[in-house]
Amino acid sequence: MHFGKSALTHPLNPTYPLETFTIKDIARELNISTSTVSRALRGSYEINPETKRLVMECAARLNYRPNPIALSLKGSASRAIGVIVPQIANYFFSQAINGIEAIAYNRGYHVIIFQSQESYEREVANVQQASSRKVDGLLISLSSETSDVSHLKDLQEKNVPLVLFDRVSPELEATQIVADNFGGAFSATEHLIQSGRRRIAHLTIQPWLSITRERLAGYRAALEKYGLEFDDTLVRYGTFGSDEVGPMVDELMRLESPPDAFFTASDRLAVGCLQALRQRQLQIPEDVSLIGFTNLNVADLLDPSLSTVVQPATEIGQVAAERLIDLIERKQRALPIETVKIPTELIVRSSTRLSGQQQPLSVART
Amino acid sequence: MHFGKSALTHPLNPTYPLETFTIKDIARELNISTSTVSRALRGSYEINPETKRLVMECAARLNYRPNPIALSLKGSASRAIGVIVPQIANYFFSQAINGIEAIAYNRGYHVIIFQSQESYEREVANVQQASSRKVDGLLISLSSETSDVSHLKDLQEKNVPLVLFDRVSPELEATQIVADNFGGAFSATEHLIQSGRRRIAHLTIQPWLSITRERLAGYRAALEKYGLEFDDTLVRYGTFGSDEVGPMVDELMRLESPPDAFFTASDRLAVGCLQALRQRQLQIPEDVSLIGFTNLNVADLLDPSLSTVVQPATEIGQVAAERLIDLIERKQRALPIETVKIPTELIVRSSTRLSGQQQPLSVART
DNA sequence: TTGTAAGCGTTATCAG
DNA sequence: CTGATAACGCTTACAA
Repeated sequence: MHFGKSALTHPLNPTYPLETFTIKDIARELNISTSTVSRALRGSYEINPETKRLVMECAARLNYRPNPIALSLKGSASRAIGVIVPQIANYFFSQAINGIEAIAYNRGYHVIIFQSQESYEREVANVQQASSRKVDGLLISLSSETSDVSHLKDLQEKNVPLVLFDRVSPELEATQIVADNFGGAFSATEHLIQSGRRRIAHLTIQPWLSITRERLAGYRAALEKYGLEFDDTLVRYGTFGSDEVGPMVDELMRLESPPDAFFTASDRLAVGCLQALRQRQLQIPEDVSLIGFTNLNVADLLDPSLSTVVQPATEIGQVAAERLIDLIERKQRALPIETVKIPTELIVRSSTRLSGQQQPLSVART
Repeated sequence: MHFGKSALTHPLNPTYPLETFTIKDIARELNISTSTVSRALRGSYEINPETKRLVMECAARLNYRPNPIALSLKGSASRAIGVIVPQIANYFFSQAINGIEAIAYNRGYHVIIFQSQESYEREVANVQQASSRKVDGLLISLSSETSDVSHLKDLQEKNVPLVLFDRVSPELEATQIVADNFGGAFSATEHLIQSGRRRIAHLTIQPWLSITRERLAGYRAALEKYGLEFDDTLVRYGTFGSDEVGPMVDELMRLESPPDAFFTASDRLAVGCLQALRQRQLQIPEDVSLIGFTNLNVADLLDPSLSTVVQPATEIGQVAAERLIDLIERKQRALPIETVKIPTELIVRSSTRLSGQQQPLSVART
């Protein structure tokens, strides 16, 4: 005689809520076939209401949970989305993931997270792994090393829905969600100019990133609007470690015609810059103005003399996740492929005006 | 006649690196059985070296990747570990995850991340989901609502290796990795006392969390060592929003005998406290001293007048992941169940001494 | 040394 | 309306 698992171990024992029951257990319990159970469970098709009731009742009693692994193997939805980011321990990305997870949870999806660690090679591996884990869709922010995006094109050929966010690529025909980097950089630069600054340095990250190009474009557009000449000695690119920002700022300040303002592309650059300027005994914003791109919650922690352009990290994650799940859930209809720009906010926390007159905290949304 | 997938689509076409080949494809290609391929691939068993070579070569050529879903279904290792944290968008946890992911990647594991959002209910759901996704092991930091840990005990009964970190529970017989919260709080408090402070307020989080209790104990131990009376009106618990810290500080400062120093349990509390004190026109550290528990990279961003006890977030994640994977990989041997304390660092960034004499930056490891 | 077949949990197809 | 059966990709007795 053969005993089923539940008979041998703990039949319906409520103290074992994590005991894994399968569709088979329900079938055996009710003396019906697994296919009937399956049909009853997914409410589909022609099924005797009474049978269905029995199955549902039994499933509830056993605390039955469909095995997502088996579902994925079967080829149907895994209800998991993959997220690939360069670094989790970067406030922008962790906030974005927070937004993604919130939306995913509400809509019944899991989030599997991968870090590319800014490595192209790891990113390719991540895409493969996500693919082989049968994610229903993928959200990605490109590593700084990535220029070739064929791994993502391949994914699209396999009909895996794809949405890019923040670090995007014009080479992909995919929905892309970004902050309004151009607008943010434009208003920051414009604000500095309107405060009387004329030599505005721009410290930024790797030049080939989409976000870098957009911010640079916004910076240039503002200069142009006010008839200021673009001087490329004032623009510095790089992956600055915390030790490298100081020397860079020093070098700029030793120029024949040194900057009277700094616009930086990250909170880390802003803080490095701030410290370097303070070491030179310069007052901010009296002697030199400073505005940095930052992430929402980090902005709270920063020095009150620092004005910032705040990136809507959580919102970018939310919008990206929403778009992705929309794509997943109605694959049939062609959804528009578009680049969505989420507005940034310029927060002026203390006067950056030369006049010296104290200005109240002001907020401008691009 | 039947054409295999690769024959129909793109036979060995190198422009399709994400084409999914299976063990069957290799078998068909080589006219051998799938079991032979399987054996060759996992190097096991008695197998003709030549066959093995052929299989390996073919697998490499097709860029074969075993389907992890099928592997998990089979019941063998999924090479994925689950991580449950209260909030990803919290610098401590995102750094810890960073450490976890680094170790996991090196040892060939994936990381599936869940957020409990500080909700007990969600935490229970997360554990179930992780379990049904067949993670090989689970890392968890408890939600602030969690007091009952039977969901984790259930998991242990299913022989899923479990390691807790940061927010742990004495009720579980499991490896637990924590910062040396007692030691950190002790040195911070001791430093304040040695600087001449006598009325040290302690702003902290929910009283039932392990980390809260340990820090409070360290605080009390330091008071006791120096013969100072413990005054519970100086200790405030809560989940302070950014608007609530100010009033709390104000309330304390209106006491008949107000505090002359603050020791806070988070960077957010520290910043809130700092701002509230400044609004009262108090100089730090001259009028009131302030030390906060912070996370490593956040510490860089903070105001230079703020001394901090730095939590080794990344290291906690790394150690936790290492322990978990050790547990997973040698299930047979009983590994010691222990609580590992990772040292914290007290960083004094500007003098907190009453003497007013400037003191160089100093670092003490607990 | 290799092949055959069963099975992991589920669903889809096809017969009753 | 319900029950067999095959299939998803892989491993593993067991048989040859």
